[in-house]
Amino acid sequence: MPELIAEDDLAAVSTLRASVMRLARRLRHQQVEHSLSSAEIQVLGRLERAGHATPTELARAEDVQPPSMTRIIAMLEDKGLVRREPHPQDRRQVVVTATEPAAQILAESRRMRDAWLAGLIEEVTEEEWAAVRAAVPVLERIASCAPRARR
Amino acid sequence: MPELIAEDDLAAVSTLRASVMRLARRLRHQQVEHSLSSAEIQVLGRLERAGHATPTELARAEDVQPPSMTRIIAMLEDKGLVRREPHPQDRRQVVVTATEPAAQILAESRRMRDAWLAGLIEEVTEEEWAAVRAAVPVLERIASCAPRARR
DNA sequence: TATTGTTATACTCTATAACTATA
DNA sequence: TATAGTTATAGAGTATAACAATA
Repeated sequence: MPELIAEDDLAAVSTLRASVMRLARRLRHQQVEHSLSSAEIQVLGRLERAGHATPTELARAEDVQPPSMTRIIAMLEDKGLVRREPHPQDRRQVVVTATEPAAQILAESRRMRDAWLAGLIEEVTEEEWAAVRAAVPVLERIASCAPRARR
Repeated sequence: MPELIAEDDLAAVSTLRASVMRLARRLRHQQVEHSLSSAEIQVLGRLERAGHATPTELARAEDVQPPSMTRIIAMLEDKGLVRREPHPQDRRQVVVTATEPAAQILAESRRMRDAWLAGLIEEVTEEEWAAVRAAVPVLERIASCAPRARR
């Protein structure tokens, strides 16, 4: 990106922000998986990808405060979806791991929300969908990159 | 979009969903400034575009229940950002209008979150940004289109 | 003394149910 | 009888502050 952002780049950023906010709100509503909150599913997904993590790592990764993560983990543990184990070296820390039922629930939850989003996407043309597809990997990078990182 | 969705279309949908959710969460955090909630800013923005609207119209447009919209409007009225006036024909209805200070606050709020998002986007290449730009109008349509509408 | 995690507490946002007033 | 809006109340989710255990 250029250092100086053009006028209609700004407009695109603004529209992107508004659309992302709105889509996310509707996706959150779509999460008919009654027993699991959005944050719980995010954490479960992260644990599935990473294998295991400590509460502090999870809190940083999910942009929530440690006490909030404690609560999320407690909920997941109550539902039998994660295990909390002592860290082998550092006894202050806790290692959180997803259990096998978690994988099934995660897959089902993703399937439902993907289906909802796919339903929306059916309304666009082939070319429009091609444009979105091309942008998806970039959006993924933007969504997961650190905001403080300056060149 | 084709009726039958291919395997990697599904993967793209899934990644899109996850990225949108994550970006939105981080954008929400970015808006700590004005003591205006995400929903309040959304409503204000909609009023600015539409000129005026009734609480029920706003509730439907923002996917919240009427009592929630009552509260959002009350907050905005307390802050002097909207006016509530009786509907000229139907005395059951209320017409909500944004005041002049709202425009300034709205512009400032957008500027801050746009700047944050633009900061993230500075990290991508020209080609990547071009891909996102091409997708923005489509995402906007997807975000605002009715999910029930079947062809 | 710093760090990891937790508990206690309060706040924000939203929803459901019940009510008022118009139509 | 139906609709627009509100009030009352409850629930989910998160944050800050204070604390315990360990490094």
